[in-house]
This record gives sequence, structure tokens and C-alpha cells, in this order.
Amino acid sequence: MELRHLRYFVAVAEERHFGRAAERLHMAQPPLSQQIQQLEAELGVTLLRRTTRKVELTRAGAVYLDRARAVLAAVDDAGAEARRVAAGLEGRLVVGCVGSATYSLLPALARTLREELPDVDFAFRGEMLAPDQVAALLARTIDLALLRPPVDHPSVRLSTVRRDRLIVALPEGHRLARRRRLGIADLETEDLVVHASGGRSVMHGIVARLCRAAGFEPRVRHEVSETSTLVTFVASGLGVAVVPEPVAELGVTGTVYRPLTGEHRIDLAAAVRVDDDSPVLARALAVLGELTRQT
Amino acid sequence: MELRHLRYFVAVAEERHFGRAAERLHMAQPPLSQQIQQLEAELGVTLLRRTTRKVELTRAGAVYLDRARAVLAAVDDAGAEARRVAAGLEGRLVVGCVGSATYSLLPALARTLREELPDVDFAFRGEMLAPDQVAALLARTIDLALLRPPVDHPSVRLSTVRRDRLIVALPEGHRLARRRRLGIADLETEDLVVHASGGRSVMHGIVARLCRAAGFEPRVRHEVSETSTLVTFVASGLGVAVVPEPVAELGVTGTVYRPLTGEHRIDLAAAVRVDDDSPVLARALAVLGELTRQT
DNA sequence: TAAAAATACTCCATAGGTATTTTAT
DNA sequence: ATAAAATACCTATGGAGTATTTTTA
Repeated sequence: MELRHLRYFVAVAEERHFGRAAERLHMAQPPLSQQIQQLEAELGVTLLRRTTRKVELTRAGAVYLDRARAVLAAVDDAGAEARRVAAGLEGRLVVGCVGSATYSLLPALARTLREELPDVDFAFRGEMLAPDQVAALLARTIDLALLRPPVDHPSVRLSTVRRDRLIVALPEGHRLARRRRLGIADLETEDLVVHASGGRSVMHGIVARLCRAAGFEPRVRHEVSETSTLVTFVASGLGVAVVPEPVAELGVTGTVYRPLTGEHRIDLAAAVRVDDDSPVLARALAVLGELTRQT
Repeated sequence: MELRHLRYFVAVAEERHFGRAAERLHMAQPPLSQQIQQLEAELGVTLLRRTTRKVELTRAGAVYLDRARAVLAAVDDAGAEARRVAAGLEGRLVVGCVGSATYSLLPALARTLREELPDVDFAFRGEMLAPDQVAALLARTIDLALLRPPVDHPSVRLSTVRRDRLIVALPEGHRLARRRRLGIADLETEDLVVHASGGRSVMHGIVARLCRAAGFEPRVRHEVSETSTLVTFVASGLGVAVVPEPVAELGVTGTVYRPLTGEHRIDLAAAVRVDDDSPVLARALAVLGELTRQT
């Protein structure tokens, strides 16, 4: 049996006339009669009761008509959906994000993606450390990672999203808050609040390196796992922190930010599996590009 | 596009190998490749990513595979259902029934039909007068009528189900209840409870005719519309009634029944539309025949 | 270089066309 | 008597086969 049989049957059932149905199908009446006979023979069921004066559906025919219509619609639908998936308009994508972009870039990206690709099922996981994101990418737990380089893995491809200036977060009323800008050397005598431990936080490593390059060992007082916690600690006067500029957007009261001299910057990169050909991913990367170009 | 394309695609997607898929489909590999190319061209979507080493589904292909399987299953299903409907194993049937069989034959028929044809959607409407049933048949509100002849309509075909003896329903302790059997003449001085009015009840007409044949006019005291009400009226001592024997099975306390001399009987017939070729109806009539043959 | 998909071509099965007959009203 | 479906027969499109080439891991 072929879809042809269903199409022909639906036409005859709707026209209740072989001649008109044949016309509608742009074919002659005899082959149409034959195809219907073939269908009935294959099913072992009489679908149409025909005389020379009228053609009518048997009960089995009426049931089959419903089903045939549904099948034909399902076939069209399947094609349409495949096209949408191929175009990246439909599908699923999980995005991971490093802490320092969780409260600035991530919500903006989420909003834009949901607007641009309403039929894609997005999921967002913030406050993820770079190595965890790489592992999640490889485990296919996430499909797109927003993290701090470097990442060196042959199955992961990076592209820079933007370069964030480094700034210093201070508690309101702090001695250094009176200054317009700060140097690394100013932090020598300060207690520092930093991210995570065990070298898993890229920011932590960068801060430590900056201090050592300035000739002193950082006084790490508190280690926290979320950026939001870090800022709260600073606001509570537990220390100061070096953070990427977008963290300032979190807007926690009791905190002030001062630029760090020396044009220190840290990259934010988008990481994907090199072999991931997901059309949704391509769309999402395009949207991300648009978004960062704007700001 | 044809079902062939879907069948071939499913085979290749499952085997992930054109050669093996072709073998499974009992055909050569080149035409299989061509058909898949045709499908992709028609959809405008790449479903399979193939190299000489491996064949894998694209995301759109994975989605399309699901849909294709569903379509193929739906096609099989449609055929199976059409066969079931044609065999009368599936469908819908509404049965009407005259009052005097509503509490005896109808429940037995309902039970048997539901057992024998579990996938048929049956509906039963009891306590219907013969003319109403004929109208309902013609209006296609019911498909099978159990009624009292005569019915003379060219679009309705009758067949006798059984012949019910006529009996007399009396209130317990009634003067006539002392007798083993009664004649029509015994009713001359009795108040009668009868069905409906306006000549619409066949039983009413028959009782009236019997009385007149015996030389007296029936003393109709109460007219009711349901058999159950009629028996309750008798039980309450409001009168006596001539009813078909199966009414006794209703078992209303306070009522006794006595046979009527003279072998008076009334037919119970099954009525259907002459042009109704419903396979379910044929099955139901067969079941009805079985049921009445047993008893 | 070897395994597998893609081309190139050939063939024939069958979908579809034309002419005619049958059938039911 | 006539409209319409079925039958008979023919034609040709395109699905499937065979032989070969191309590709990539």
C-alpha cells in the first residue's frame, strides 16, 4: 500500500463520484477505479458501495476515511517539523554559564532566545565553573557553555563573546572607596573574597597571578562558590574582591565598585562541542553574537 | 512522496547502513540510496549524515524517524480498524425497546451484547412506544427497535423475536386472584390500567379489541406511560391489567399474575431500517436470535 | 586500501491513459 | 436512455537491477 491509495480514496470519498475525483486528481477515471479496488483488496474490506447512480461510504469506509485523512496530515506535519528542526526553529538546548555572567548576560540571552526562537526548549544553568562546564559539555548535559578561558580540550571549540574589564568590589565606606581608581598594589593589605578553590575557578587563578606579578601573596580570607555570595560577603565588610565588570550590575546594596588600573581584562567565551551540528545551536550562537554586538 | 519512502528511511535509520537496510528490504543498495535522496530532496531536509564509514541521523532525521514510524503504524492500524468495523466487531448501535420487554429481554440482551462484542459502543433506550421507535429508526436515532407489531412502513423490516402469552396482573388479595386462570369476560366489571393513549400503544389497542370481541367496552380507569408504573398502579389496587407474560418478571411486590385463557399472544419483533447494512447490526441480530433460541 | 555510498545505465513492472462494455436507474 | 463505474488493452514513467566510480577513514 502507498500514500497514493489513501489520497485517491480520500478524493473519491469526498467527491462521492469517481469521475469528479479523477478530475480533481488530474487523472483518468479507470486507473482511479483500479487503485481503489487495489486498496480494498489489500485491506480485505469494501470501503465504498457504488452503483452507477451514487457512491457511498460503508461504515468501515467512513472509519478508514478518518484515519486516512489523519495519516496524510501526519505525513505533511512530519515534513514540516523536520524542516523546522533543520532550520533550528525547534529543538532543545541547555546553556551553562559561569557565575560572573549569570546575572547579566544569561538573563538577557534567555530573554532574547525565547523571543527569537519560541519553539525551542531552552534550559539555563548558571553559576557553573569552567571545568564543570567542559565536563557537562562532553557529557552532553549542556550544549553551550559560557565560561572563562582557557579551555584546552580537542572536543571543545571556543569563541570569544566579549572581554570584561576587571574592577574591585568594596564595601560601602571602605577606605579605598574614596579613590577614583585602584591598582593591584592597593590590595596587598586587604582581605580578599574569592571564588571556589582547588584552582577550579579561573577568576581565582587570575587574581592570584595578578597579585604575585605585583610582588605579593594575596590574603585570601573567604572562598565562596557563587558570585552572588561573593558580592554579599563584600557588602558585609568581610573583604574586597576583584571581579569582572558585569558583576557590578548585580546591584547589591552596600557595595561600590572601582576600576582597576592597567587595563586588566578577562575573556568570556562560548564553548561548544566541535562535532555538534545542531541547527538550534547555530541559531543560538547567532543570537548570542547579535546580543553582544549590541552592547 | 509515498509510504515506500518512509519504509526505506526507517530501515536505513535503524540499520545505520544502506547495504544492510537494502538487504532487509529485499532490494539492491543503489535504488535505496536514490529513494532516500528523493525523500530528502522533497522534504528539503538532510535526514542522514553519511560517510563511507558510518551513517547517522541528523537531528531533523531523528525527529522524522519518530514521525515516520508513527505514520506507518497508523496506516496498519487504520486497516485493522476498518476490518474490525467491517466484521461488526467495532462500531456503535442504539437499541430501542418497548416497555413490556424493557425489564426482561433488554437487560439480558445488553449483557450478552456487551460480552460478545466488547468493542461495540451500545446504547439502550427502554419504554419506547412502537410508533416512536419507528420514527426513531427513520430518524437514525436508534438502529434496532424491539417493538410490538404491526408496523407497516416500506423502510422498516420486521422479524419476530418471540410470541408472548398474555396474562392478567392483579393486586394481591384481589377477588380474581383466587382463580387459577381468567377469561377476558372476567374483566368486564374490573377497572383497567392500560398503556398510553391516542392509540399509540399497541397493547392498549389489543386489550380494547379483546374486550370488544367479548362483547363489552373496557373500563379504562388509568393510563400510564411506563410498564413499571402500570404494575405499580396494579399493586396499589387501582385496577387490573392485561400484560405480556415477561412483565411478571419485574417482580413488583403486591402483584400477582394469572394466565388468560384462549391462547392470546402478542408478537415481539425486531425492527431495522431496510437499507441498514451495518455489520454491527447484523452481529447484534445474530446475538438476539441466539438469546431467544435459548429461552 | 578497503568498505560503503553514490553514479551511470538498463530494464521491466505497473501506474496511468484510451477505448469500450456493463450496469443500474 | 443515460450516466457512471468497470473492464480490456496499451503506453511510458520511474522504480529497481547491474556495473562502476567516488569517497573517506
